[in-house]
Amino acid sequence: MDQPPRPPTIDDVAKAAGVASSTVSRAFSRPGRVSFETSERIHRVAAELGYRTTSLARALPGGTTSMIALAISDITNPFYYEIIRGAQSAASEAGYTILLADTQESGTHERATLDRAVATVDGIVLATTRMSDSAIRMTAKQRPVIVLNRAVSDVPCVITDNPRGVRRAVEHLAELGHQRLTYLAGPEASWADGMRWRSLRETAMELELHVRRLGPFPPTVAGGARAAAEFAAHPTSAVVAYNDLVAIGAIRALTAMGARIPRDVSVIGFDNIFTAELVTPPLTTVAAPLAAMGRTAVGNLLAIVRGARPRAQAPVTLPCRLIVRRSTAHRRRYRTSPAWATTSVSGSADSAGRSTDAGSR
Amino acid sequence: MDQPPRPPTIDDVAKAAGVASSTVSRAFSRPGRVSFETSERIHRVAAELGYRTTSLARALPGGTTSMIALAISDITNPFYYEIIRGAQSAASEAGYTILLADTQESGTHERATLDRAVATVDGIVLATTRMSDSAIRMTAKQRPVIVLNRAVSDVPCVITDNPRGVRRAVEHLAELGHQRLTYLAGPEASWADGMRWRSLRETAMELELHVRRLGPFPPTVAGGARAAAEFAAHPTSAVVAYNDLVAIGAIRALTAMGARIPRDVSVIGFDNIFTAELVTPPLTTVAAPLAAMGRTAVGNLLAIVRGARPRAQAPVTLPCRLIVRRSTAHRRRYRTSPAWATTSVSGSADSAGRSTDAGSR
DNA sequence: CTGAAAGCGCTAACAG
DNA sequence: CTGTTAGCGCTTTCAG
Repeated sequence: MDQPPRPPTIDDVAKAAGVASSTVSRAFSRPGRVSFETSERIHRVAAELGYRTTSLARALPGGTTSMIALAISDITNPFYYEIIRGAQSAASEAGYTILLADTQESGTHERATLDRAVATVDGIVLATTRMSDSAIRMTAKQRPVIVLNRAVSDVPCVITDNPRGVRRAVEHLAELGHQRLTYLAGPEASWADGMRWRSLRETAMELELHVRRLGPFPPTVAGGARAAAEFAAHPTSAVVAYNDLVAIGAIRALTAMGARIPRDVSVIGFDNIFTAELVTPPLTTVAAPLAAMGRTAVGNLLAIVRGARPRAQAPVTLPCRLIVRRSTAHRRRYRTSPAWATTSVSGSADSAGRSTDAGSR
Repeated sequence: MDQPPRPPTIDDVAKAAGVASSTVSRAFSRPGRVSFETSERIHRVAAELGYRTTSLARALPGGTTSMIALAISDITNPFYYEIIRGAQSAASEAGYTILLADTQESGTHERATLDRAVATVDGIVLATTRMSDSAIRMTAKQRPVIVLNRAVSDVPCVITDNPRGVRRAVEHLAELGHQRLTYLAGPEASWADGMRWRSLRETAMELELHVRRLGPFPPTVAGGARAAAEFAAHPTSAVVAYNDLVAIGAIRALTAMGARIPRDVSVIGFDNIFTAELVTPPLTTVAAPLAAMGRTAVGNLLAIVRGARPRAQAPVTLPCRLIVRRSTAHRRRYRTSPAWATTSVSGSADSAGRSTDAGSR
């Protein structure tokens, strides 16, 4: 009839070592404040008993848990892999644990998840949130928050330099002789999408290219396929997709329709996810420093958690770079509309217009 | 001079509502045990004050946190995406939160991570652990544990039917006329790897095929590339890779060497990760029910957490199925070794052989 | 340097 | 149904 094998408490150790529990506590947290001898003995006894500090109880008085939440919109999106990895390593280096919250591309679901997490964690990084700015600020009032991939005033943010990335992409396309671009848009709630589209328009204007927007589409391969279907009705020689997944989906669908990439249409994606270099053709893309983003976000968050004054002013901006692979190529001039396009009835007229245009350079 | 805006406690609510704190507690946890009127008032007051139960403190007495840990070997591996997703949804449906622990393919790192988590969570899912059986049983003694992708006696497990999957793969290859297979092995610490290799050998023997093993290799695209380099020295017409990543890496490397897949060598992977159908050629693979695995693991874990007797006997086995895509094809008969193989000196003679061969079909 | 005592926010066990 | 009284395991004053 042995007593239930509940884990030893600090009091058990204290008793066994013949000291007060407060001393044991000190021995574990403030190594200097206890005599070497005593400390030694306590640690020995503790080890024998198999004592382990209970992070939970420890958290109670101060209210700090050494956990931070990482909220992402869809764990199925490869975009997050490296981000999570970076966040994870930064967190664990600092002795923090990551609570993963998949918010499934839904603002309401996200709020609910966060509501639960908010009480448990010391801080939150909102990667690609779909919440409104005000909802974000609301949350930020309760806990330290860092927003990744989006700029929200009054809340510290980490973003990538979308305008520059877009510019690189457009310049690249322009150099290849493309004059009309189509943007395959991502989710409406996406800040990055707005950013990219705006930059795209501005840059295109500057470089005197024509640009059109299709969408919104889900930021997935399936979304890309849908985008391709719309695109095919009025194709252009170049496409900029909201992200790599959409780009890949579009390429697949286009290829299935008989188009050849990049010969018939050049495609550029964003993010440089793992899969981007594995597909055929390997994807030209605006690469984001994924791991660094996760790492930076967590780093800054922890700084705030530890009492640094959040510099909410200018978002931290990480550079991105264009990686040219094989999904982009010189524009070919068509006399007539491409064979693969779905230009049904009115399409042909249209395409005639376009081909004229193409020749009139 | 307002007091520090610390979140309202249960006592604040109690005072404001003019009841005892225990009543408030009851109003929140045991809805029936409090008069409708009182409950009503309490909830109203609580809402006004912005009161939220502190899961942490709540956890203290009973010691249960409504969190479960999901330990995975490498978050960068797409294999986990759907598993995490499945686990996440099962957990959140049950009101549990997931603590993600990336153990970075290292048994020791894994133990350390777990040691920290073990005190915080109500249960643990070990997906693809690299720990020893005894270490696992050790952990299982402290907390409810469910092992995913591995069978460990005395610990409840969820696995996929590797033998059957392997059999399907080998039969498929045999039907295509292949007689010699190469297995590209995964990490030595991987249970699945051992399982697959053993099944492969047995099935091959039964079907009178010849099979050889190369490796171990890291379970990544890079690992696959390395595997390909070794493989090229003595190629066979068919390859079974430890997982899709290795398969993809091998295909890429082989292609770079000039081999054509599946014409020159047929390749089969395992898992059916997201990327498998996106690469060229789309990968033939033994698909695991990823989401179901995550879901089942969490479901069973929670059952145990809630007091079910763990049925540690037979592991729960989930079916898998062969998905035939384009990376496998009929074997072509070589007279001599193929041109692309790294058989250096004799190499040139080979290519002649191969072209001859091509015509001799 | 060490001990005693007072909580952290909440729940459980008793009495009313 | 509701209030009172103990703690949960640890940290933190405040005195020695």
